[in-house]
Amino acid sequence: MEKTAFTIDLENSVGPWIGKTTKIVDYYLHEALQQHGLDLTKEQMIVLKKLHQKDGLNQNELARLTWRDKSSLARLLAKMEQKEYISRKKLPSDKRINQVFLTATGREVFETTRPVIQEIIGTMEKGISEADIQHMITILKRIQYNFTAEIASI
Amino acid sequence: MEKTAFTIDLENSVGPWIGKTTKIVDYYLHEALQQHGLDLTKEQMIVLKKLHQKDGLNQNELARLTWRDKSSLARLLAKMEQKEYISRKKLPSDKRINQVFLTATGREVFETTRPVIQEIIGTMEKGISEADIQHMITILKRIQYNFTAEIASI
DNA sequence: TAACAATAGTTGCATATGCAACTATTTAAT
DNA sequence: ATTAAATAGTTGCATATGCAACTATTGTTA
Repeated sequence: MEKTAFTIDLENSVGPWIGKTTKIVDYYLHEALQQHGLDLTKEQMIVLKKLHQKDGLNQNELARLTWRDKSSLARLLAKMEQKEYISRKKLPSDKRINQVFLTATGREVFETTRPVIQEIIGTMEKGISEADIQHMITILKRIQYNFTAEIASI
Repeated sequence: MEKTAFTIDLENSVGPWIGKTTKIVDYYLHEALQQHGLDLTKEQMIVLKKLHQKDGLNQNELARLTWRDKSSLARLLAKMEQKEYISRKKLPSDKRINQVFLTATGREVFETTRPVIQEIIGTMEKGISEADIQHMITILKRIQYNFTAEIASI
């Protein structure tokens, strides 16, 4: 009784289940953000979160840390700059580089977002033991490591 | 010692980790599809997979089963029809409904995709025990249930 | 120093996505 | 039977995304 090359049972592999679960969680996160009247996408939220952790990152670093193409990140920032959640300042010592900063508005929006995130996470983890959650995080880190040989941060 | 409303430690919640992991897996899946010369996105692959499981589904059902908006699915299908991976036939008994079928090409492409998926899943699951994988799937199902009160299929 | 390479960011083009408004068709209600 | 409601699918508009080609700036090398 061995696995052959032609009989992958996708229903018994993590791959599809992870993607599917993410899609569902994203759907309800989006809904929750709307319902709380937040003018913010999940992607913009991730950028706010990163900047909240470390303000003044440049676009290249932000793109890498959030696993986005630099062009995609640039356009995300353009939208966020328009809404005055962030600001970009050219580094005087290297005029190629844009440092990205949270504005007061951006900081405020991020704080408003906290309870929404908490609500979603609360729903997600309902009925799952703390041990199981930690175990799952360990496995997720291992999966990341299997591809990148490093633990990514978000 | 209790969790308060203001101290969610996101690094110790599954939410961000799942999303991040999915993003990384998607990135390498995309790369693998390219390298194997497959003219196919992950999203198109999921539709092929669904039709392979059950041919002749209509667009509404396909949209629901793949957790997509019907408009998004319609445009996915338009691209796939152009490449002749699928075909759409109006149901004679109800002319509103399009039945969607795999073409011979579509079936062939899906078969070519199998080993690529297997390769990615192999990389993902490296160093993770079968028991841990099954345990994780159980938890993922529970998370889905927490939102939808049903187990979604892909 | 002048030419070349590397780096940061932007832009064009293509795909994927959701929402709301729309058309066409079928079903229900009066 | 005519009108109203429901359903399936499409289209306009907006966001997010990656890749490749581009500009501008800095670093390297001959």
